[in-house]
Amino acid sequence: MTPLPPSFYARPALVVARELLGTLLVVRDAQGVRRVGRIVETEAYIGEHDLACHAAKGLTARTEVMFGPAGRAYVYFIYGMHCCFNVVTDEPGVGAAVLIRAVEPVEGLEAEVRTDGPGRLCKALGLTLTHNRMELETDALHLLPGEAVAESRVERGPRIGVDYAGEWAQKPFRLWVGDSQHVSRRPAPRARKRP
DNA sequence: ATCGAGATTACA
DNA sequence: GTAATCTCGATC
Repeated sequence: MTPLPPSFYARPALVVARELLGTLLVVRDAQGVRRVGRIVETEAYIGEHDLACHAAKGLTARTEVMFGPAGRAYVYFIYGMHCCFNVVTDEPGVGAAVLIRAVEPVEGLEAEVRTDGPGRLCKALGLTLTHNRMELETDALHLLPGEAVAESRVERGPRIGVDYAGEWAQKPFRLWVGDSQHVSRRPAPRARKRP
């Protein structure tokens, strides 16, 4: 199977976030153990003007990779204990990326480990800061095409944890597979009609 | 050199 | 509801 090429990632983050649903994230560790998850939840961070995007801080040591060529990993450490994994999108000069928020276990994962949530999936797959800036076409780290996810299964809503971003917090840039059991959060359930 | 905040998670 | 815990980036 051929890894997704740089041209796949060199499109607007919202497009990539949609197309990533259903694809396979493949990580091989130093011992040669392969771990694979199917992506079921993503969030698009579309550029410097997007106040929820780390690139809104401008070009810094941390955000530099987001402004570089598409098809590389952007991994950051947060809250003193978790890593979050993103893929860089768009043309060089555009600080955009897609956060992977949840995968379904496919290979190499113990039955009890959870892969829903950006921190949990990094822990489960062994993704760390050492993967930051890596190209996504290596044996150690790449994505593979999966079964296409029909539009009828795609749901959208506001991104998680970005309330500080004003109007940008409301935009429906979070995408997930509606019938997946491995999505990190669901919209507040609608109140049932009174019996 | 120091300080505040954070694209989260686990547990009371 | 809140503690845990480290990196980055801004400020002094």
